Amino acid sequence: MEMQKTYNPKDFEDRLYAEWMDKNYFRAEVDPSKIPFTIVIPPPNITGQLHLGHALDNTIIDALIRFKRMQGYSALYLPGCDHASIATEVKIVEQMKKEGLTKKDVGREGFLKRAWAWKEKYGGRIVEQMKKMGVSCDWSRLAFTMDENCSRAVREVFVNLYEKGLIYRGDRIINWCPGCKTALSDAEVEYSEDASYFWHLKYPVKDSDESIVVATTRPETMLGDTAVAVNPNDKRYADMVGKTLVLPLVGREIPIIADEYVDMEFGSGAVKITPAHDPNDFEVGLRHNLPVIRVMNDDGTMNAQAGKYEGLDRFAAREKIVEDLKACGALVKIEPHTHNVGHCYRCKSTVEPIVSKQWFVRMQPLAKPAIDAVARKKIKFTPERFSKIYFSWMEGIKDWCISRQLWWGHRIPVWYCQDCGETIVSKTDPTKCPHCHGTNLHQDEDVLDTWFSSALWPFSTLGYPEKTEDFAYFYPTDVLSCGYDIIFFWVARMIFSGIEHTGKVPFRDVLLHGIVRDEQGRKMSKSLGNGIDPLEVIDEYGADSLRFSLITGVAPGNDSRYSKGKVEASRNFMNKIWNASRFVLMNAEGVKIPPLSEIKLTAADKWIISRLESCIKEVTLNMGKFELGIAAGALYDFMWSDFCDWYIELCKSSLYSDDKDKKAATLSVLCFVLENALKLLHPFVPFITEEIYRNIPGTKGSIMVSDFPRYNSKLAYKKEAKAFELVMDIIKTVRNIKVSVNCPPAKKVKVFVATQNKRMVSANAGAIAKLAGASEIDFVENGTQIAEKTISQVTEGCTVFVPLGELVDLEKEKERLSKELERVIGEISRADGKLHNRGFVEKAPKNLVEAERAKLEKFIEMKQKIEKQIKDLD
RNA sequence: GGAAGUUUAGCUCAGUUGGGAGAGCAUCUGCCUUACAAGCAGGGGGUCAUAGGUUCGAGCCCUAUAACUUCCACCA
Repeated sequence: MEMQKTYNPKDFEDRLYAEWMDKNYFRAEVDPSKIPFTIVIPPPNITGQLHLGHALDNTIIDALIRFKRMQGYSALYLPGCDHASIATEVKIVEQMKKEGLTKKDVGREGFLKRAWAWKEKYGGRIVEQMKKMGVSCDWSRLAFTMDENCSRAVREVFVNLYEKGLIYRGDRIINWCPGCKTALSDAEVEYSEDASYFWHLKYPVKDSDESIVVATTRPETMLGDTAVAVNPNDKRYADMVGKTLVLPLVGREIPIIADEYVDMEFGSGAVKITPAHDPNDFEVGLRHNLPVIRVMNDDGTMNAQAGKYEGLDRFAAREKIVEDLKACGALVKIEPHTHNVGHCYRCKSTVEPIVSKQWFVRMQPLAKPAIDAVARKKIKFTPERFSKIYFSWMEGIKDWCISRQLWWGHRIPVWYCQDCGETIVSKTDPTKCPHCHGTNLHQDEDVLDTWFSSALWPFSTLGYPEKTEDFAYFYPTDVLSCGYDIIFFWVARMIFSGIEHTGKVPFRDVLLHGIVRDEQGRKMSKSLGNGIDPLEVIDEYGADSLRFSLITGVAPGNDSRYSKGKVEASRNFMNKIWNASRFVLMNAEGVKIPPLSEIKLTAADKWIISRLESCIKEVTLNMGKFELGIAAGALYDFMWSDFCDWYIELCKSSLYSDDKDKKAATLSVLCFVLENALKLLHPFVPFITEEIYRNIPGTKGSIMVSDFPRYNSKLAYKKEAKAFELVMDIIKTVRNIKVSVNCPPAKKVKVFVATQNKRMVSANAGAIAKLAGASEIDFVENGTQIAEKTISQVTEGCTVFVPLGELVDLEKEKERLSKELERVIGEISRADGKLHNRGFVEKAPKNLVEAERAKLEKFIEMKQKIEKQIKDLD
């Protein structure tokens, strides 16, 4: 085949992906003769397009899947999208706003129609983007959190939890987002420090001159105060407890109560209690049977209970109320104060704690087994440290508010009988009330938290609650890989859901990666405009370059920075692979290549095969440990340094010789190593490896369904590889000598070698001549005088002499030698010191002590030789 | 308030049970050597944040400290 001179991924990436699809290679079969290996995708939201975080998800998962598939597993990468209830709804509301429409205008049905259209458009776009990345997803199992299967699972789970008493409905303080006009779970609130004020207010005691001072950060809530609380042990207020206060502006009478919740040290020691607008106050209210007065509407404006402030936005009301309090003398002072304010994770509005009737999941009974599963290592976190974060969240977990006042999502499967008031919770839509048999039923208006369905993802996508073949075979899944930022939202909830509903942990390993930041280390965000579109990167550099750059040099759980430079480095590596392959294939053209088993291996052959085997070992080991960065790094080094810089160069003398058998034998090794290296690389860079693999003589079919290389100890050739390093040392030494005297590398020089292993050197004389630029190679005995003046350099196994005649700068050479002597003397004293250290000799492993002795001997020998060289120069 | 992470070459980062400090980029020198200038060969550059400790031996383990980052909780 004709290969282009440079790597051009556009020539083949799309074509190969289409072929893989065509041949159905991504399809994972239920095959009892194979072991299943399953990863479900962290489903991207259908709100928009993929970003680099998704690209990282996909690269990691696809690498693991391709690796396991090649190892013979029935590997399933299950793709899908999340309906992203709140996020999508926000987008659609925005979209409608541009048309001058509101949700009310289009109605629930019309709204959902738009939402589904949105889903078709963006869901499809996401699939196309993933295909561009080269991911080997089983598209025949493409899932969506609102498809039939997943929806059935949601109802099944909801009803089961309800029947077990683990789902309840009640009036509780929840986080209310006035922007999205819905309740949020605790996890959906983001806190940030905002500069604000402390307003100290004076509440007068009824029919008295006395008063009590309270401090608040939200003065507008005072309209809903139903008590003032003090600590029961607080002597200052002991005689005040039980008295009645008159709420300024409102005139309502409220009691002074005593409750342990109040901190005597903080503020004035007296707290205004607003049960409808503060979680702690709500608890206090329950204990003291206080009325709950809500003063705010769902959109953040004040309601009728706020009297003359009705209709004002909460922040405008705040200003007005402060003004009025000041006017009536109730405002004692204003203090600057920074405190944590909750914001909606979607629209960033300030979250308002509000009492509201919502559906909740009782968490305590679910959390316990979920904690045990991780504690007992049924689920392992990588990196391990994240299990601590998981534990602390799970242990302190509160009930989960799951109802959302939205339209896009799974509608809560609860109906209320309009005739008798019966609540019907059902997996299927009921037609009549089981209690009064009335048919006037009304379904709960709310939908479920998006994460309620995401929590079921590992089994809902496999058919649950039906006992499908897929579920039986692929569940539990094996690895769950996602960013550490969704441990609470997603990972934790999948764990307790999986255990509760399937009786099994949903996965055995949790592999967490960090966030991909921009070049300056900032988080990528829309507002900063520093986001990177993976498609643009792919368009410029190819999917393989992007994939390789995302995992190379990255450790699990650590954040990484994206930079063009990194992608370029990866692209250069692709180009290197491309050209090395091109070189091998060009030379192989028309040559009948014998199998490796039929040829006699040279020392260089054994060396590269040995290097390959240790690379196989390292890659396999590190893939198993999810250390993809290390595996990729090992491959980079092997491919570039060992294979390209050394072995291919070493082969040239044989490839360009007239000896056809020799050439064929060399090509056999080149093809063998290349083929295996490509297989090792394939999980990371699927396209380029596939494109080249097909052109290697002797390969059949696709690399993605070939066998992953297995370490073969018979091919390890440890001793032989070590022996061959003599040749490499000589080459490096000659190059060094040349550089040290400013001799152009191209200039051929005569080389003398003093060594024990003449056979090795003679056998590789051609290679040495080519790589070191030697005109001829002769042997000398150690200690014999060479007629010409020479520059010499001592290495571990030999001494190399190069006569350079008048080119030599004697003074410079002496300088170099004395520097070298200094280094060797340093090494001697280091080794000597170690060996004279009784502790080391007695306690260190024997092989290390032995190695140290051998080194010492070697260095002493080198020292003598260098001293002689210096003498010889005079 | 609690917890976690980071601190290694000019920059970005690896460093896998403790056993002679690494890569890429950048920089310097010399090379268009019939796969590759997206390249080849060679070089310079690091008190591994600081201070102690454990050990024969510490970038790695322990204890403090500092700076930066993140998560959780939250007293109005």
